[in-house]
Amino acid sequence: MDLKDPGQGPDGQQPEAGDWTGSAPMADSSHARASRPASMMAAKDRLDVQLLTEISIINQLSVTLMERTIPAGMSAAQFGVLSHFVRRGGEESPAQLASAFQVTKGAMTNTLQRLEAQGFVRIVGDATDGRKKRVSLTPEGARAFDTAVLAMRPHMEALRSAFTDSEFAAALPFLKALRIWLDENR
Amino acid sequence: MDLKDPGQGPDGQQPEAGDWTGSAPMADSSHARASRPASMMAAKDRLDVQLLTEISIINQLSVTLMERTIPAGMSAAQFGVLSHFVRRGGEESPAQLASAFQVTKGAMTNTLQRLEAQGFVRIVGDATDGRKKRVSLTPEGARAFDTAVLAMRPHMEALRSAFTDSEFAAALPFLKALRIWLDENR
DNA sequence: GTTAAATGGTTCAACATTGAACGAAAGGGT
DNA sequence: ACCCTTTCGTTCAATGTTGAACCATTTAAC
Repeated sequence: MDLKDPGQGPDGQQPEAGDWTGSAPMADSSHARASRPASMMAAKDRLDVQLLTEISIINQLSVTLMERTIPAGMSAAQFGVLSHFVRRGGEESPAQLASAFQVTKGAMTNTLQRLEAQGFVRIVGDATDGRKKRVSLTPEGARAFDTAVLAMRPHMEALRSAFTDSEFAAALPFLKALRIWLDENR
Repeated sequence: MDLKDPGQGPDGQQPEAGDWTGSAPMADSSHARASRPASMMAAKDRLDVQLLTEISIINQLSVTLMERTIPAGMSAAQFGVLSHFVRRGGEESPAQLASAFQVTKGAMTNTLQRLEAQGFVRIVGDATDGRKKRVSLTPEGARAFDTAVLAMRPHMEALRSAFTDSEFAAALPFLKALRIWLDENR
């Protein structure tokens, strides 16, 4: 079932995960090698690229794990919106939500329509601004969220006990800064 | 063309990113239709959740940025495979590639078929094992990769100059450990 | 006021990904 | 030889996302 390159040990040489960008140091090899293109500068495995690679894989793994655990019919995107409302309560417009989750308006429209179809959110027009809509959580939505959380609990607990709080805390500031930079420079 | 709603500072407050999981520290067992669902108290500082949220958004931003920059016709997934080969050279089976990038075999089949259609990889059956195939980079693929890298260079340089190498280096070990954990506990 | 630009939301085609089922080919007992 | 299991790659429906076009409404400019 494991699909990873063998590797082992969070420490030693690992999987090396598939990578993305980056220039090539110079993979010899018989095949395909065009001239030495301008692109291959920094040989040192570009850290930025490795980082984005890890992030891509972590995201894939966590979303997959999540959708396999969550009760049927709820996607990670839907769960995210419910969670958002459980935390902050109140009402928010679709555009605000799209911005918070960094997805397009179209994607958020889709997610909200599915949530509404299940009765998990209420969507009404904004009286003072004809363009806007106001989305809010329903009691059913809150209940669905609780059920989902319950189902995911074992996994989340395992995750939390695999690392320390301070490890999470230490990693966060940089990731936030990175997210903000990417957001501002797109 | 902006696709996401451009910034629009939502009433001050930094993005704060939408969040996902909420997870409960300890839920009740009954179905308590309750007013105070277990989920609410968790709201505190779920660091693990915040982290996964940041990672999700960073991934979305970086993939989007990448696909907007890369020459037409090449997806981030395709670029990733080309990069993998430019770096390591040689041949690899579809299953190996799927494992390296943590996608399903079906997804990799799709990516490889598109790459082959463009002439960027060569796919041949394995003589010694009838089930396998062997994928390798073509000169055209290497050239396409260089073109893509060139196009992305400004962005990548901006990213690297926005942070220090040691920042990337400091963040990596934890992310790798997290990836490995998720991989092993799925 | 009228007109132009910006904003909010929807819709649509194209694409990528998952999960499942499938068939082909090895490999391992017995 | 014969099953039984595993591995490899493909196909398919369902879903989610992007990017673009579109309309309605609001805001700004003049």
